Amino acid sequence: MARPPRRLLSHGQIVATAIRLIDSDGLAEFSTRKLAAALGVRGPSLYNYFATKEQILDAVANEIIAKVDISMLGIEPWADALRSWARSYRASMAEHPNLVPLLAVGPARRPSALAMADAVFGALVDAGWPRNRATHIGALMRYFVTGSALASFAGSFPADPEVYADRYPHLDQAHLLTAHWREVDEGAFEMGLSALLEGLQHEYERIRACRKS
Amino acid sequence: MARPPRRLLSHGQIVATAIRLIDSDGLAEFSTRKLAAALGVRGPSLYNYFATKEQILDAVANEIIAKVDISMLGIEPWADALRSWARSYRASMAEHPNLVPLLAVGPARRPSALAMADAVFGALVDAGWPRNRATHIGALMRYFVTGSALASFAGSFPADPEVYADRYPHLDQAHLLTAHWREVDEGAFEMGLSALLEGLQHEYERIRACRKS
DNA sequence: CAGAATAACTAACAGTGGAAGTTTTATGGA
DNA sequence: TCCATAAAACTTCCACTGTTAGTTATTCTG
Repeated sequence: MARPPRRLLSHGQIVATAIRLIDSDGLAEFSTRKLAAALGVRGPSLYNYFATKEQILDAVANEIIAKVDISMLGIEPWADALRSWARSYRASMAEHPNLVPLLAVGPARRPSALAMADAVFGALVDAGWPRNRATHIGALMRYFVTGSALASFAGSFPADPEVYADRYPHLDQAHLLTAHWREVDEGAFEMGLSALLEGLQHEYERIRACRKS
Repeated sequence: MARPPRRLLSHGQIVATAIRLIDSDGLAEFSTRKLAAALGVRGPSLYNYFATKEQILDAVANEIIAKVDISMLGIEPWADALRSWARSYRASMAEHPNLVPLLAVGPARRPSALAMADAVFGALVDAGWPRNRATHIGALMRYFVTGSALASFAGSFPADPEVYADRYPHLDQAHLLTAHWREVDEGAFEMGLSALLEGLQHEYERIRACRKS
C-alpha cells in the first residue's frame, strides 16, 4: 500500500491501543509490530508518528498520569488534599498495573507529571511548608504511592504452604495472603497513608510553633 | 570446544558477573550473550547452570536482598529496629539502582526475601502488634523503601530551566534539583521514615490503650 | 574398561527495534 | 491547471534477543 487517501492513524489512537495491549498482555509482550497489527498497519508505519518505541511509552505514561485528580490541591487543607491526591494517584496506577514500572521512573519531561509535581509543591508551600520541606514531601509521597502500586505485596507470596514449613516460622499463614491480596494491599496503603500524614502533621505543628516563638 | 577438563563457570560467578554488568550498563542492555562473553564463554553455555534468563535475574535479586541487615529485628525496640532495617534495605538497593525494578516485584520464592519478611513480621508480632496489623506494616514499609530506591525523585527533573518557564509556576527552582539529587532523595527518605514511624508509634499506643481497658 | 553423564560448542529459530529506500497520494504555488 | 514536494503507507534488511537442538570431547561411575 502506498500513501493512503487519509491518515490511517493518530497519536491518540496509537496511545489508546498501546494501553489496551499492555493492560491485556503485559509490558514484556508489547512490541511495535503487535501494536501496528492491532491498528491494522505494518510495523514501521508507527515511526511516522513517533520516533522511537520509548516515545510511545512516554506518551502512554503521560496519558495515565493526566487522569490523576489534582483539583483538591491548594483548595482543601494540605493534609486532606494530600490524602485524596494520593488515593487518586494510586487508583490511576492500579487500573494499569502492567505499566506502573513506566510511571515509576519519574517526571522526566512528561507534561502531566510535571503539572502534578507543580500542584503538589504549590499546595504545600502555600500552606506554609518551607520550600525544602515541601520538596521532600513531594518526593516521599511519590515513593510511597508508586511503591504501593508497583507490585502487590500480598500477592507476591507463594500460595503453596510447603514453601514456609520450618524455614520461615512466622510466615505459617502467609500462603493465605494471595487469596486476599486486594484487601491486604489496600489496607496497608491506607494504614501507611494515615501514619505518614499523622507524622507530617506533627512535624508541621512543630515548625509552626518554632515560627511563632 | 568440547567438554573442558573442569567446569569453567559456577552459579556464584555467573551471578556476580551479572550484577557487575547490570550495574555498569543497565538492565535493558543486559543479555545472556553479553553475560556469557564477560565470562569467556558462548551464550548457550549458561543454560547448563540456569534454565532461563529469568532464573539468573532471580538469583541476582536474591543475592542483593541477602545483604540487607535484619539482625536488629526482634532485638531492638520495634520502631528503632524498623528504622535501622529500612535504612539497610534502602542502602542495599541504592548500591544497585539498575536492578531495583527486579527487587520491587516482591518475595516470590526468593529465600532471602522470605527470610526478611519472616524477620519483620516476627519482630512486630513479638512486640505486640496484631497479626493483620503486622502484615500491613511489612507491606507499607516495603512500599516506601522500594519506592524510594526505584528512581531518584530529584534526579528525574530536567535540568533545563526552559522546561518550567510559565507552565509550572511553582517549579521555577526545580532545575536546580538534579545537582543535589542525592541529598534531596536521602532527606526525603529520612523525613518520610520518621513521619511513618511516628504515625505508627501513635497507632501502637492507641491499640495498647484499648487492650488495657 | 565400557558407557553414561557432563559441559562446552555450533547452528538455527522466531521475534525484536529500527533504518533505508520505494511507491503512491494529497497539497501548495506558479 | 500542472508540477514539485512532502507525507504516509509499504517492503526489505540489519543486528540483536532468548532459547532449542544437535554435536563433540571429556570425566565420572559401575
